[in-house]
Amino acid sequence: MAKQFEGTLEKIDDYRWRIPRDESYGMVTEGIVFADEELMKDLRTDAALTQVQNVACMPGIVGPSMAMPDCHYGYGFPIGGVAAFDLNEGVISPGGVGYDINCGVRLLRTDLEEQDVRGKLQELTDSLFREIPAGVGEKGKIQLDEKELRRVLERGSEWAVTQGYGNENDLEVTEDGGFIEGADPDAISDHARERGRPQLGTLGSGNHFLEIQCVDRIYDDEAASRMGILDEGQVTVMVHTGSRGLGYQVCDDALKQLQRAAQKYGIDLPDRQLACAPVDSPEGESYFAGMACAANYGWANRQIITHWMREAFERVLGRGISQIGLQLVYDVAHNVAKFEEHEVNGRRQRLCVHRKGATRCFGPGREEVPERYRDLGQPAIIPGDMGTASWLMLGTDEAMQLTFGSTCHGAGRTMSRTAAKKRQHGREVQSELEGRGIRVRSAGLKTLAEEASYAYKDVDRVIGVTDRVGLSRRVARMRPLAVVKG
DNA sequence: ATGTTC
Repeated sequence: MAKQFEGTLEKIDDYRWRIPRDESYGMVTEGIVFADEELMKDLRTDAALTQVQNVACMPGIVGPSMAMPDCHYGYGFPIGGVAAFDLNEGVISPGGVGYDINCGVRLLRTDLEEQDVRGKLQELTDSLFREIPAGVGEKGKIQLDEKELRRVLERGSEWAVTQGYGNENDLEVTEDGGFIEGADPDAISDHARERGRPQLGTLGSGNHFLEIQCVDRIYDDEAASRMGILDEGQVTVMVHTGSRGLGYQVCDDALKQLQRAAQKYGIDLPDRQLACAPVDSPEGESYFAGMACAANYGWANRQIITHWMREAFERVLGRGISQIGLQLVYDVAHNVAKFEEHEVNGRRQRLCVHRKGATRCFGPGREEVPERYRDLGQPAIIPGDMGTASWLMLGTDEAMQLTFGSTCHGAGRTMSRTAAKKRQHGREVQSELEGRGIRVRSAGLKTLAEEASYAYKDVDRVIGVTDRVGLSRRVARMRPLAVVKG
């Protein structure tokens, strides 16, 4: 477990801080933290800075160990961490991805205005809550046999669309087309697959949610309209969930395996939680193949949930989907490791980029960005905490230079779940939200207390830092009308 | 995040 930060922290400018390379600590590179003074106040007493420093000790890291402005303490790596590794000398690490592999967000736009749904909000929320199972350990409506599950793990969203859950457009505007190549169902344990079989199409718990929102403010009319965001008051829908018990199990299994592998390869690290193996080792390759399975499961999960959301809207509003227009704007992961090409010291290099609580936001022109958006840059969807705003952003050239094309992933916790629960009961949190006109349905009051707004940093401030540093630029801000929680 | 301390 990482301790309170005792290293040196230098202020570079209003939004950037450096942890200089300290060879006596074992650092092989520097750490860079993106934050303003206010966000740094919380971070100074957070062991997350030690974790930034620890990641800077990992073999084969290319560029700095980085922390986004929503950074906070996590398992081994900080949440909000970005680290890239050389494919020959570098490592791959489950702690750099997190337990919820391919936790991610998707944004859908509609042809509805706030007044079209105001009177139906309770009914819509109830319907979503009924149709999409939510809560820890919750099982879904789909029972997959082993063979079908393997197809899910190999093809992600593409499998879901083939089964009738969604359409071609959904795949076009999902990061990586909804699945990563290289997934091998035999690379994960029987137990992981068993956990995955009954859970496809479930929301889960924690910070996962479904939200009915409306556009609060548009910052770039042209970019917004290209993404189907046409005016303020327009209704949008957001899905935030991941790979459920399967991803958790893949991570847990891999941590044990890679702890042994780290010893075997003589990798000496300041924290056991940084368990890793060389990218090109059998253990490293096996983790990637398993992680890719969980990533694909996460995409299929969000895709199936999207299908049921469309059905719920149709039923409650009594109109066909063509009159509702629930089209996917984009879907992006914020917990994943990927092989990508970047410019390093003036030449192209393939790297293994770990993003944990960080969102890929490639700049304009990259082939990974869907053709439709390629000249704009990669959309990044940043959910706020419960009851506050969420953001639609775009990737930038600056992000390519500074963060291997990465930005923040949300508000970021500032209070532990335990501390949050002590402050208020879930009932109070719920009644405050309802008092502000936000409908709430939750599988558990405990989760509501853990996820209360006061337990998070200010998402608008976090977004402000990314915008001013140039890690991503503002397109639109959405505010919640109704939320469904696990 | 997680059938939440296998």
